[in-house]
Amino acid sequence: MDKSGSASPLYNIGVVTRVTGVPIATLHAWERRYGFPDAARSAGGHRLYSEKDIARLRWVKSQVDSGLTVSRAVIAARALEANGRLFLPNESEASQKSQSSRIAFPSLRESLLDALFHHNLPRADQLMGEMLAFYSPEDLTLEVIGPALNAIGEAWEQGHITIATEHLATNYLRHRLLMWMVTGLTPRSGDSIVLACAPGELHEGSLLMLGVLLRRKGWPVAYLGQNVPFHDLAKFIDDIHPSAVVLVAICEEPARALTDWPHWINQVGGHPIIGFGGRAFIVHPELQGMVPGVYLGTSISEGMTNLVSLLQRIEK
Amino acid sequence: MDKSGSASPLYNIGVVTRVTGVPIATLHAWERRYGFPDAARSAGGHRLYSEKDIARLRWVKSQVDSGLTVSRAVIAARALEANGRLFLPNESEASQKSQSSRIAFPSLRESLLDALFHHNLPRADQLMGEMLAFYSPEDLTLEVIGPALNAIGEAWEQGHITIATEHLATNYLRHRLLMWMVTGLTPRSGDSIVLACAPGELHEGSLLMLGVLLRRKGWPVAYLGQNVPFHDLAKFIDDIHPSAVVLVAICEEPARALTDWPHWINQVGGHPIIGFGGRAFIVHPELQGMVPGVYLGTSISEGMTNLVSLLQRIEK
DNA sequence: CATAAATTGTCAAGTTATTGTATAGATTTA
DNA sequence: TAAATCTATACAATAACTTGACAATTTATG
Repeated sequence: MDKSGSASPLYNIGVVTRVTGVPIATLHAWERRYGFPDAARSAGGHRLYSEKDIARLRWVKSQVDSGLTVSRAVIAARALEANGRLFLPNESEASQKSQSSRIAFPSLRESLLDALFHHNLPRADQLMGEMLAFYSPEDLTLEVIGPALNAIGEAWEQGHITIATEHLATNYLRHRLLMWMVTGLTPRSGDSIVLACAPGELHEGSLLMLGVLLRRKGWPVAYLGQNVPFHDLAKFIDDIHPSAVVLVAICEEPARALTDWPHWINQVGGHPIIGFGGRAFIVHPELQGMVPGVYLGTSISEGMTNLVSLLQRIEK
Repeated sequence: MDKSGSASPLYNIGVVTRVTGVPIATLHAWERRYGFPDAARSAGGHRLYSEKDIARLRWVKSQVDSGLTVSRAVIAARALEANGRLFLPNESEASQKSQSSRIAFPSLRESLLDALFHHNLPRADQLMGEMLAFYSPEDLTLEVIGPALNAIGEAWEQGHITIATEHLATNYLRHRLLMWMVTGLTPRSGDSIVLACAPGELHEGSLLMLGVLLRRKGWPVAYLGQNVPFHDLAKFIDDIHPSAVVLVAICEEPARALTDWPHWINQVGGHPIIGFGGRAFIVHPELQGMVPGVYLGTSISEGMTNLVSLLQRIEK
């Protein structure tokens, strides 16, 4: 595979247009006008982009798509980078095979899990870098991190890994998710969406993923995390008047506890949308009918679209 | 200094209309008539608004929407600002003063806590952005986030805030910490440092801060988080051969459990440094002598320097 | 109460800034 | 050799700027 031994990860401009959606002529112009992303050159003068360059481009393009000027987006990217506040993949040794085709999600997921289960964090970093060069955080959240978190849980339940390994892997993935949740400014002002686990529920992985997706779409999110008692939740809702509240239960007990929410929350002002979901309602579908409010569906992306369409209907 | 904070003029007028809902012509008129918000200009004369300008605009617009005239709202904003009651001074104003007149840590901490306790996340974001413009993540971790996490815990114990508010604030700060742990430079290669809470210990705040500090100094960290049983920890250590293991206990029970670690870990290979610390050993100093291994001290920065000097002695 | 004055949002015209894209001919890569 | 990429220049399409005007509304005044 690796013919010359010194394979630094460099992609030609054709790959980069396909992957980022930025036309070749525009890439030329950006480099001419802003010196961005200042790709390396081959012996014959052709541009060679690294994964870091691709990640930079993705970030700048996302800013431009949301209205920023190219020149300012480039300046912002440089400032954030100098500050260490913009996540960029490390330079890694990608083989030239990636030039022709994107790597498929399932194989990426497998490689990542393999690295984490063998406690090989540098390898995991490298894989994350490669993935970020080709896919958006949204895609990675849904297609790689979500399934990987599930697989980790299963591997532990079946005794394939110890709890220490489970902790390491779960924390690793959670850290990446959180990073994506925190970056960027909230473009929308207005009431937030409250995200909380059911009382007694300690699994917050899927709630976190929903948080990432909502944040990235520009919704203001108030993230409460695991095990939120109704009494306090009610007070909180009364305080900040959210547009929606999402309650998640993975285990059966917390899901049953959810049936009781109107007793606490119904009388608060503002009357937000109350939605719920989580694995408990897939394993025990009869619970769906027992909990008042809107059932958000069986997957995170489904929940996301349902929630967003409800919110948009209200806005009008 | 660094221009990436909220004071850096970054946003073109198109973004600002979309985000604030104030039409372009109105923005022009406000600047012409009231000199507000006096945005910076690009080389070509286009207006460039900072995040603070956007915040100013949002505030004024909210006042106008609730009946005030524009001119009065602008005057009010300026008055509040001069009092330091609405916005912090922006970078250009601040840098005109001497370096010594940076905003003091305690006041920043108070403002941040105030914003979080009032569920004002945009305000918290703004504060964090401004702090990052002046201080490094290391300083903020030790001087702002650490004390803030303690204060949050205390406020809850004394019934000043509900558990929902505690969750919101804790998660908010944890997310920032986690972000800093992931970003930044590549860790140097070599054996990692394992960070774990004692068995049964659920408070991971201080462990996380230690992780941030180590990681940002370039040490490779394997973060295991809360409640790690010795049995699994031993297997894990045997697997990855860390250079050091740090065990943290906040509560008394987990701290007592720590006395037992040699029974599990002594026979594993590599013989890493085993260090321990946490609030339990400050409240009950007699426990320090009962736990084998190196006591890392009474503060996070102390623990950090102790650990690093131990590791550097070994490296030679 | 009626009228004058001030305040405020919006529009139009003409100009400039910023950015995307097309073309042409030379060179590199596979 | 054919396809891909390079540089350089030109041009078109938005986006934004300034200035001046004007109508709707609010506020002050006789």
